[in-house]
Amino acid sequence: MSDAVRVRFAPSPTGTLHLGGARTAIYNWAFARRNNGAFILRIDDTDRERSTPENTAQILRSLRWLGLDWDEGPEVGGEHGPYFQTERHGHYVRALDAMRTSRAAYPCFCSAAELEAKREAARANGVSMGYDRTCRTLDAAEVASRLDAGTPCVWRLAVPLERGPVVVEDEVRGTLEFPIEAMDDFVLARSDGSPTYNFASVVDDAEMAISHVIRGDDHLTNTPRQVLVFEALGMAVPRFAHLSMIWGPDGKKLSKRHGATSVEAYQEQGYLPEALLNYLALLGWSLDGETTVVPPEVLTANFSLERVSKNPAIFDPEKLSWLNGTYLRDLDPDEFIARMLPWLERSELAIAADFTSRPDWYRALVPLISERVRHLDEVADKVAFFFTEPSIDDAALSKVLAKEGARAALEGARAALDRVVWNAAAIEAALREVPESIGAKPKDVFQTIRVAVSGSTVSPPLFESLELLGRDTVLARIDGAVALTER
RNA sequence: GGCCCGUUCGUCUAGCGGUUUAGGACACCGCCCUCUCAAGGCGGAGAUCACGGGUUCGAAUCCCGUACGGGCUACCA
Repeated sequence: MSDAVRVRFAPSPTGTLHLGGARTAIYNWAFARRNNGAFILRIDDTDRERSTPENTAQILRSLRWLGLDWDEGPEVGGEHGPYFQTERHGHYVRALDAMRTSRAAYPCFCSAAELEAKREAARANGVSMGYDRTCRTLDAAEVASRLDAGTPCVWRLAVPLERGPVVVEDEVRGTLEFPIEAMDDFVLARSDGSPTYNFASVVDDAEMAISHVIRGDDHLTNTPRQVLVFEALGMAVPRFAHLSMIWGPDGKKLSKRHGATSVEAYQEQGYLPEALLNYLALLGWSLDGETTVVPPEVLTANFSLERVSKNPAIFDPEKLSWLNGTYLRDLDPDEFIARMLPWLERSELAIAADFTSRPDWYRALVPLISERVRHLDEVADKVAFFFTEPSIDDAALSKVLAKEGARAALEGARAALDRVVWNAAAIEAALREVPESIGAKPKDVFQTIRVAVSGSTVSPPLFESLELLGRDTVLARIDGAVALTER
């Protein structure tokens, strides 16, 4: 089937997976799933200096964490491997040979210094800065002798000047037209024989039968160059779709200054993968303009390049947080617990989570906490007082416990709670009678109890919290707080 | 410099020539709910659709120009 959809995500392991790359991966993946196609992962590690196995491993981890799966690539194999460019050298050599014999590629003996000088001169004269094609017109004998002598050279594409403009029907930008005169005889293979990005990428996309190249906007002007290589190789030209960039909140390139840029960092801050996936998917694509919560399965069922936006988007951490909160709230209790427990154990408080010994207690805790957090890393702090004796913060002390009726409120509460049936409803009923008996406002009484028990003026709902804490703990904490009140 | 791309509320976007007094979401403000904080409900403010010309009975939507922003112009990807 030549019309089978085959797309690829081809990161360079020169760094971690960042937000922009993740979105590109997500779009490719969603497009493949939507069209019953194949999603291929290829590691473009031709830059040996900056590529590392650690980065590769981290990229794979982040992709998996996001919930993406690939049909071909590292860890899963496939018919078109290998999927690391550094392992595909032979393919590039053969492709270059073919282009040498067809004279689509020619050797260039200009030194780096010479090229730099030419660029300088061009810049100074205000002329186009592309390579001046000196070596393209060397006579055959000259070329042969230099090659035989082993003179270092790179191989350049002989741009077919007579071809006419390169027209690309981009799936998101529409018709793009590039004048052939503006096209440079760019380098295909370096003097050490290694392929450049624009060459390796084309050879691989061709051999891996990629049907749609969906990638970042920064590659837009590489497209006509690559089209020329596909044609020189006699291979079918894939469809292209270029995604606009993601910018930081200040409208500048997304960088560390704007906070986390790597997917891993969001994982560490307690974001849910489905929320990040959802947010990123909506940064440049929309289901209908109305829907903001788009779970993975809805994405893969509906994604289309037609609805991808042409303009760059600014990353908004606020909206991501909000979305994360909605996903957190939608989790069913057991799922919430599963995601929450690691965060309790690894928190500063090193809370000893004992889920297996009291699962129902945890299930009751979930609703108290899930609608009050936006990230999992906030959970430990919020639930700490259920697990350890809280220290009462200064503000709560002065604003609540030091107040006049505090002692009476606590003593009233203690008496009311002493013999009540221990469930939230009964606790509430009992405590609601305290204010009147001591001539205080309900709010003040409840707030005093809250501080005594949780150590803070802000906590999950009081009566439910008391129930979960247990009578002994609650009474002990109230007694402890009484000692702190003014006599 | 050359080539290419983009421009709708602060932000993400809907809109694909008339149904638009430009819709939704985040953020913001107010009210309700309420034991705090949230969550939720209701309401509000917020966009002369970058600007200027056309085309058309009619333009955010089509065309041209300008401005601003961005990308590429490497033996990086």
